[in-house]
Amino acid sequence: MATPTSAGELLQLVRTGQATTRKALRTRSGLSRSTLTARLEQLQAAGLLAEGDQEDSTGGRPARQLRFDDQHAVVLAASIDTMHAEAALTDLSGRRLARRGGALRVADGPEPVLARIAEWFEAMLAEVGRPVCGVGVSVPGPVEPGRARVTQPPIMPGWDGYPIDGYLGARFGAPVLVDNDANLMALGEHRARYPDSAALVVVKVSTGIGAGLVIGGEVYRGVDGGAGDIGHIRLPGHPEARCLCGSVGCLAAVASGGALAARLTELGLPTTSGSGVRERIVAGEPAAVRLAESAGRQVGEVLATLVCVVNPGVLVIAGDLAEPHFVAGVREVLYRRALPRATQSLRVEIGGRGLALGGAVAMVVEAVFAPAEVDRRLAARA
Amino acid sequence: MATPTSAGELLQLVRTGQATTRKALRTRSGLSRSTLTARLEQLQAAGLLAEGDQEDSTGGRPARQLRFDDQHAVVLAASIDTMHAEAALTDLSGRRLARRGGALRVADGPEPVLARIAEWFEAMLAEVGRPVCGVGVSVPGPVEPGRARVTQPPIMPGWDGYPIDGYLGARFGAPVLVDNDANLMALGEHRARYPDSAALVVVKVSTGIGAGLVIGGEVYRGVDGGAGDIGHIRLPGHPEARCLCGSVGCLAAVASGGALAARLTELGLPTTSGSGVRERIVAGEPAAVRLAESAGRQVGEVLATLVCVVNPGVLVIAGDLAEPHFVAGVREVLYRRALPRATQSLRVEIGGRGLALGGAVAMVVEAVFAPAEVDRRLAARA
DNA sequence: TACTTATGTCTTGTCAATGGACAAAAGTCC
DNA sequence: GGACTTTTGTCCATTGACAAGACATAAGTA
Repeated sequence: MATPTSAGELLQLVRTGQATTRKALRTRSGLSRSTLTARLEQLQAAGLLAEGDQEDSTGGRPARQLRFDDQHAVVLAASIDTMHAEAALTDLSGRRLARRGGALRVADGPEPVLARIAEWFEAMLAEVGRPVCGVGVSVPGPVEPGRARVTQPPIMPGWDGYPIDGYLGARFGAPVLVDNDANLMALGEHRARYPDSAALVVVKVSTGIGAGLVIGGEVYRGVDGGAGDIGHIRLPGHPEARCLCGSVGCLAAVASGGALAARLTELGLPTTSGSGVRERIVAGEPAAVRLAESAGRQVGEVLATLVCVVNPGVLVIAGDLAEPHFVAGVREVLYRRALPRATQSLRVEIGGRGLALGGAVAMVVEAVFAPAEVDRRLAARA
Repeated sequence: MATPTSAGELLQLVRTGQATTRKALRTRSGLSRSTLTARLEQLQAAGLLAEGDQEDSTGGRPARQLRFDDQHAVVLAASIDTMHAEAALTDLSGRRLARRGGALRVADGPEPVLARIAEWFEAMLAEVGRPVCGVGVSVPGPVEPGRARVTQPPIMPGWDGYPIDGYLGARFGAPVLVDNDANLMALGEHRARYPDSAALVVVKVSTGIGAGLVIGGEVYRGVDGGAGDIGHIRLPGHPEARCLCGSVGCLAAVASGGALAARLTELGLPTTSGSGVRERIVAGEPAAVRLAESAGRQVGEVLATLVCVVNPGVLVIAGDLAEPHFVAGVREVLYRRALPRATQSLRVEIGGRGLALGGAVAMVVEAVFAPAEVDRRLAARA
């Protein structure tokens, strides 16, 4: 946005907090007062913009703040994981107004899972009301770029090509956007905590392993939507590790939460899932801690290459295994294997929980309130 | 460019061959005939646009082609390699009108090297004449993003922070742009052969190893300009391989042309450089062939991760070792280690020679004829 | 109370671009 | 050769968006 001029672009500036007063908008846009007033009136009439508090005076009349009216519609977001799902109803700033969640097996196929999620959505809507402006869904598998469906997922039997947008769109009468969980975690982390980072990578290590990249502020997907899919890189020297994807020796088969659970079970410590592994590590179980550090080192080997190739400013470790022991293993190998230039200004951080939900909301809000889209809707109103 | 309207944007469409007749420009831009005519007149008056041949008739008067006037100025481009440099004088379409080249040790420092290159440039200008619109330089080391100087190069003693643009700009009175050789090879390959690829990676394997990424049509540099710097990732299990960068076990110390030359010398086959290694491989020397395949496999291990992370459409192997034996090694490991989804639509190709020069020309032409820049110059004329 | 700053609302003028109307150029088709 | 098509150029009135300025008002500080 060299010089933002359209109503949609102005709204974007307010929404992202880049300019919150009329004064700031004028200097930022170079528009004349008359034009700016007309634009803002349009936005207020459409219910997109509201007036806020006054700023502190700088000697004269204080500027009145403008804020994006984040209450005039809500977003439905769902995050589907292997054995569990979560749903939230948020306002347009991402604040959660209601949430639901529970055990839900993705392996049961799309219709039972989506039906349950739709129930949650409807219950939350009954609580809160207000019109829905969009639905965002995070899924633990590869998504065809630009389309709301999964393609050839290794762990989502029955979902291949299923029209998720058709199902939910018909029920909620709003656009439905779907993306991979790692991508949405990266988007969520970028928007929530590192909005200025030019390149950010989130690595999710739970039952599987996957990475999401945000480059130049947008999710980077690669030519086939496969970017960041590091979980099924085959490591040398692990011919015994069978992977859910049908292959052998995948990183996910060696160092994921699922793999560690199997290993712990072999050692006489029955564990079924990534979150179970996490509990054992947090409890200080020596075998679990040892395995976590070792898995961190193995993931670190792959991340060393990733960091040299992508040279991101932030590397976030998220998922069940995102805890200090695992991350220590990652850091150890990363700083040993990667170039100083790639690591000197790199921040390695532990991600929050519920990131994918936040990313799904951001995906929806940014699609629905993209400047071009807002301008189109304003034009249609008139 | 949603709807291109400015003169610069129209020129861009013509220059890149997206629209070559007035008719096509009208449908593409939505401008009225009067406006379009005015714009094109401006461009013709500035000498940027020329009329070309007629197209075949479709029943009535045939359309007259428009072409970018690629003869009204020239580009000076130089590609500096470890032991050798090349220079070319090209027209604005990249056609080479003159060239020079020869042995030139980058280790001698910036002034002797740049003085020699400037001599070549001046000799070529004396031959061809015409005004210079820009100078592009490819260097075998990291370049600070957006600035025409090298930072902390492992193999360019004396060049750290040297103002290359100052030296050459003063002599040729034109903007000077500098970038890393791998980046420019990627740009050159993209523009010359794969202009539609959304993500392309070039891996240069000569005396050193480096990769350049073109994502969304632009060189991707990462946050510190270090993206693609895979040559100094440390491989496990090579404590004996000392690298020029001062570290130990780097990929470049194990599998580069320089490393293979040293290995061949140990085996009683004296070889000094990457090009020497290439000669021995091409000559069919069994030890050289074996080493090339093995080095290809080692580079392939890193590239498997790269391909899974970036998911490019094209992977080009370039440099001295870009020949069938080495590439066979790369392919073997790549298809074994990387995900099918990342490799199924991936093309692995051998790059041409002189790619960096082409990339340097493209970098200059695109900077000088960027729409905004063209509009600025047209405004200044009036 | 005087001054400062932010904001709203007119009017007027400027400029770019559209949209016809008209005309000419350069082919094809019969 | 003559009728028809298609591309292109040119002129001009109209439109519409915006800037710029004048004036008014609101809401604070010194």
